[in-house]
Amino acid sequence: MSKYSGVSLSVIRRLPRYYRFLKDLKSRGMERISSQEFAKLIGLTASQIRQDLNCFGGFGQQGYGYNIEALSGEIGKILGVYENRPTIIIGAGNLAMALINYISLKQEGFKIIGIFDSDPEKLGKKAGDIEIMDIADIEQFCKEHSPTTAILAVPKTAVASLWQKLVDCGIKGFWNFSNFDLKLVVSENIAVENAHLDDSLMTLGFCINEL
Amino acid sequence: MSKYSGVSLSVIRRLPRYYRFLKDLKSRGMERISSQEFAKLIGLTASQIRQDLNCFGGFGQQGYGYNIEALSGEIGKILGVYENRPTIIIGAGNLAMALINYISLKQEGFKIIGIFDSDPEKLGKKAGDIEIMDIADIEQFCKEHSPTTAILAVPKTAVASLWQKLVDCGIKGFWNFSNFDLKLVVSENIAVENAHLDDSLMTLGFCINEL
DNA sequence: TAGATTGTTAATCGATTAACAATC
DNA sequence: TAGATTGTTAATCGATTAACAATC
Repeated sequence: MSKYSGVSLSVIRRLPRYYRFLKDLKSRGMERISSQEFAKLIGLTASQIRQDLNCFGGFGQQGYGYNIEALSGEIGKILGVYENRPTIIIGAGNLAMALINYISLKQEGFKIIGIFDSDPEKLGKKAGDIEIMDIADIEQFCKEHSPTTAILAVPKTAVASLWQKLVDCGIKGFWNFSNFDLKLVVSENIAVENAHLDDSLMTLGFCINEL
Repeated sequence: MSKYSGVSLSVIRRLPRYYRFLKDLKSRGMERISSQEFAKLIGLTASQIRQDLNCFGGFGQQGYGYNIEALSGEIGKILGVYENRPTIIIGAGNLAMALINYISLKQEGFKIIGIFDSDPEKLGKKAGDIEIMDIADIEQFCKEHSPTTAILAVPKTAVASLWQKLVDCGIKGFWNFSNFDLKLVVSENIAVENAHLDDSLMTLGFCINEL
C-alpha cells in the first residue's frame, strides 16, 4: 500500500472536508465546479485546492473544472469510505452509543461488529442489533471475527491496560477518544487517530477568552 | 482581551496537551521538569516547547527548568480552565449525555446550565440534575440565565436553522459537533471550535489504507 | 564558581499562495 | 479559434528546529 506516502498530513486532513462538500453538491444536483468556486464555498484558496487534489491525480479538466460526481468518487476511494472495515467498540457508555449510531448512519468505511464493556450491568444488553459483550472475551472474539479497527470509548486507564492486547489481537487502526496518548507508545505500522475532546474544548476556552 | 492575538493557532492547539501532561506529572508528585525531559515525554522537541511557552511568558528558570505546579497553573489560566462559563447543550441524544458527564467530571472551564431538545419524548426528563427543556423556550431561558457558550450536539440541519438565534441570544462560543460549517457563516467576534467526528474518522480510514 | 537550562535569535524546513504555460 | 481553468513551477510565508548567549 502506502500509495500516497509523500502526501503531507495537512493535505490529508482536508480531504474529508472536500468529500463532505462534494457529496453535498452532488445531492443538490450540481454537475461541475471550478477550483475558484469550490474555494469560495469551502473557505480556502483555489490554489490550495488544485495543489491538494493533484497530490492524488489529475481529476480536473482545463477550461471545465472538476466533475463533482467523479471527484467525490475518487476522494471517497482515497479515504476508503466504500470499505467495510470490521470494527469493534471498547466501552458501552453514552459516547459509544452515540458513535454506533453515527457510524451506521453514515457510510464512511467502518462497520461495527462488536461492543465490549466490563460493567456486568451492561453485558448482554443490546445496542442496535449488537449485543454488549464482556471485555474478558475479546481475544476469543477477535480470533473468530478478525476486526481490524477499534474505537476506544473508555477512560485513559482502561486504554493503558488494553491497547497492547488489542494490537496483539490484530487491530490495525484505533480511533481514540481517551486522552491516553496512544500514538507515543504504538508501533509505526498501526494507525491512530485521536479525537481528544478535552483538547478541543480547552482550545475553545482559550478562544473565548480572547474575544 | 485578545492578550495573545499574535500567537498562532498551531501553538494554541498544543497548550491543552501541555496542560494535560503537566497535571498528570503534578498528580504523580513531580516538582520540576526541563524542556528536554518534557519534550521526550510528550513527543515534541525541547526547542518547540520553550518557543511555545515563551509566547505567553517566561515561565522557566535557567539551570532549573520549569516548576510543574506553577506552569500548570499558568497554562490553566491561559486556557481559562478555572472559569465557570455558563453553557447550554443543544440536543439530548447519547452524544449530549456523554458530553455532560465529561464536562462536569473534568474541570475545564465550562458549566452546563441547560439542555435543550425538540423531541417531546425527552422533555422534562433529567440528565444528571438538569431537566431537558423544549428548544422553543431557549430564548426565554437565555434572557434569564445568560449562557455564553453552546454545545451543538444536533444534526447539520438543526444547526443551520438555529445558530443565528443562539448568536442573537448572546452565545459567544460554540463547540460544534455537527458538520455544518459554522465558521464560514459566523462573524469574527464569535469563537467556534469544530469537533468534526466525521472528518476524524475518515482521516483514520485513509491512514489504515496506507498501512 | 561551574553546570544546567532557559529565552531568544538565526537557519531550515515545509506549507501556502501566486503565476503562468499547457490544454481542454 | 478564443475563453476558461487546470496542473505545475516558482515565490512567499509561517512554523519548526538548531544554536548560543544570558542567567539562575
